[in-house]
Amino acid sequence: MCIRDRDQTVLANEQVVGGLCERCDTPVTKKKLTQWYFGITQYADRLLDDLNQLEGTWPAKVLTMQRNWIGRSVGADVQFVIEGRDEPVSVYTTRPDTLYGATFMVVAPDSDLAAELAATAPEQTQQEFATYLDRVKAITEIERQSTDHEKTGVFLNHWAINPVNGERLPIWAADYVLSDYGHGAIMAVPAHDQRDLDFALKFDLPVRVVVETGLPDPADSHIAATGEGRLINSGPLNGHTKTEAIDLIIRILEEKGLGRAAKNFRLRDWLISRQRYWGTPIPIIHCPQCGEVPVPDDQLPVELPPMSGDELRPRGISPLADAEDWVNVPCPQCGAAAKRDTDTMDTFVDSSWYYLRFVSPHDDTAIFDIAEAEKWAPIDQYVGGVTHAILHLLYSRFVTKVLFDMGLVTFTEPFSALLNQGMVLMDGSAMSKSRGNLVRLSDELEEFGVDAVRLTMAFAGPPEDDIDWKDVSPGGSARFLARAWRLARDVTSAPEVVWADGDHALRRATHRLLADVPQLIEAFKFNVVIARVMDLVNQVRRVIDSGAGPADPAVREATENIAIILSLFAPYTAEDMWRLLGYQPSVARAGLRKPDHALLVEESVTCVVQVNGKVRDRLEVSPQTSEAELTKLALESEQVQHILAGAEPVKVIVRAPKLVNIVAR
RNA sequence: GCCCCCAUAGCCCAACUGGCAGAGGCAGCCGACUUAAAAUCGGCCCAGUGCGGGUUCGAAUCCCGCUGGGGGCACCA
Repeated sequence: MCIRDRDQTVLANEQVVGGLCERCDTPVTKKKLTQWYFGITQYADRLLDDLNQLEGTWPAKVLTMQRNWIGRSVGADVQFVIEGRDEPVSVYTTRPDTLYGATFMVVAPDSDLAAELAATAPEQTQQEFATYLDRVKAITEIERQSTDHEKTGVFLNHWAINPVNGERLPIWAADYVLSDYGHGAIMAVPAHDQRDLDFALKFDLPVRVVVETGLPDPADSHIAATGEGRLINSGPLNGHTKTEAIDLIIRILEEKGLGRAAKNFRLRDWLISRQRYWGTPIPIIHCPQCGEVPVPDDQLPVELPPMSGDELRPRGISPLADAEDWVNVPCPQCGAAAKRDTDTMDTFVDSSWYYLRFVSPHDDTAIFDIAEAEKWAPIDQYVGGVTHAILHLLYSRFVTKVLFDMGLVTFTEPFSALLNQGMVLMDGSAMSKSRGNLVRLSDELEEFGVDAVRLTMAFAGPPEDDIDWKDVSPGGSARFLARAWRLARDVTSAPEVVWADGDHALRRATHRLLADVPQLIEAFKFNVVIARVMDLVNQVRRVIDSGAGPADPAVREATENIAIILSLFAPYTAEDMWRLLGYQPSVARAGLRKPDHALLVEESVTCVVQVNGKVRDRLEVSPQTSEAELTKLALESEQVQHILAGAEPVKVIVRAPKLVNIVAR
């Protein structure tokens, strides 16, 4: 829970970053509350496995972050009998092979089991436990998670029985075991787990090696032996490798009904209740007779009651509780006086499916129009900040899978491709609303114009990279745009000219650009597109000033295409160029022209001649020159003869028509 | 502590499946135009691809090991 004035609400696991509230950086506190959750953990396997479908189209970084966050681990549940308790206790372990090395058990201090065991312990133990529990609750999440948090704990005066060898294991409560992961209880194998070893050393508990790893005894080295090895001191497991022993012990435990293979996830269920006004009311009515009753479909959606001003201020309880007319409703089942749930849903619930609502925003009969969704979704290309890597993007994937299971969509992943755009930095620091803008965008726009500022951002580098504003030059962009604009001003030919009469070299350059632009755009290489346009602008300038002159048709052709391509980045400049060239608005509607393939055929190419990988000569040849011909020409080269100095070529590698490599000696 | 990504000119960045290291820009220098300056135009300078090995006819590109930077996870049994 975030307690600061601004938020005062409970949060989901994903919204707690390093023990701090994701929105306002306030340390979070824990509180026992009854809240609504979405069962995202039931989709954990699919959320993890389906990431493979996104390989290559999503940034590898985001895939890794989601995999880490879901955190699947495989191992076994093992049942331990507790002396004096009827029900055995399950523990989860990824190393069931080390079961013979267990020397104690640890339970989470805030678990029901710990409370139960403490309650049946001697008076002094009860006191120690109560004190310890208070202490654990008092420390913040940050302190608890700090890297070298000293191990703490209390002995509960109870014993568990190791199911495979009947040994009595003392049961401790310690906060390095979490109540909400696995079963909130572990078997401790100090020889082969660093955390257990640290605890055992601190409280003088036995350390027993059961895997021969060739490493020094952990009891002496204080380093747990987590590597591979053969099992020892482990009855039927002796002599087996770690992997074999894991399979074997699981089989033995299953046969005896003492355990089974199991897996666990780091992912927790999604807590969606929020004590805020702005959000979607949770459509549940609490009836004293019927309990929690869903609002009937024909009364959905539940709309917020009108409230304003101070009524909306967060106070740790939902503002909606004050809207009495709204809260008090008859139970849909029995008609008795009942109350609406006064919490609203996490707004991430809404953003998880907005992309589907957007295809039919005016449909008031359904969540969205299934046919429209079928037509438009999933999203081909999604662009967003990496900040949503495990919030929005995980929730949205989850909701999409739920909608798929409900038969509302036919796909299981909402975003086929993802691009994480970079940020604009100043001297290495992010500019943001909270930190304040280190460069005033308004000043930059005032000085250089919006076209130049946008062009600067597109030209600075690949879109996924951060840009440091100190490295870029909006002034340079403005100069370039003026330079391009002057071409349009200088063109003297009419739109009706015959392009085929134009300067051949310039025409070829123009059509090469036209051929390359579509794929560059699709690959998001906007910086390269702009560089190529700059190159063409330079060439046109040269033709105007010292070549065929401003009346040449190729000059017009090149300039028109420059305007069309530039309209992607600098629409105002491009429109004005278009007008100067004698057209009506809008260049944006002109469409990218198709290259004339006849102009793309190379008339001659430079063939590089290497000797032992070093360039020694260049040949101007026709693109159709055969390998044999190239070999002959290369060997005849004076340069090559000189370098070879009579040595016999061992091998000639030809990549016609661009390269010949002669291997000598 | 574990995992991932990146490293090319003074700076930002290019280089298709290994095949001529430079497309473009910034900064700098020189020149033209100008009474002068700005703007403009032309030209020039600049790295052998972080370091060390390996594979290959050939490596910025592939492999291994380092260094530096960035990011993710971090008592999850």
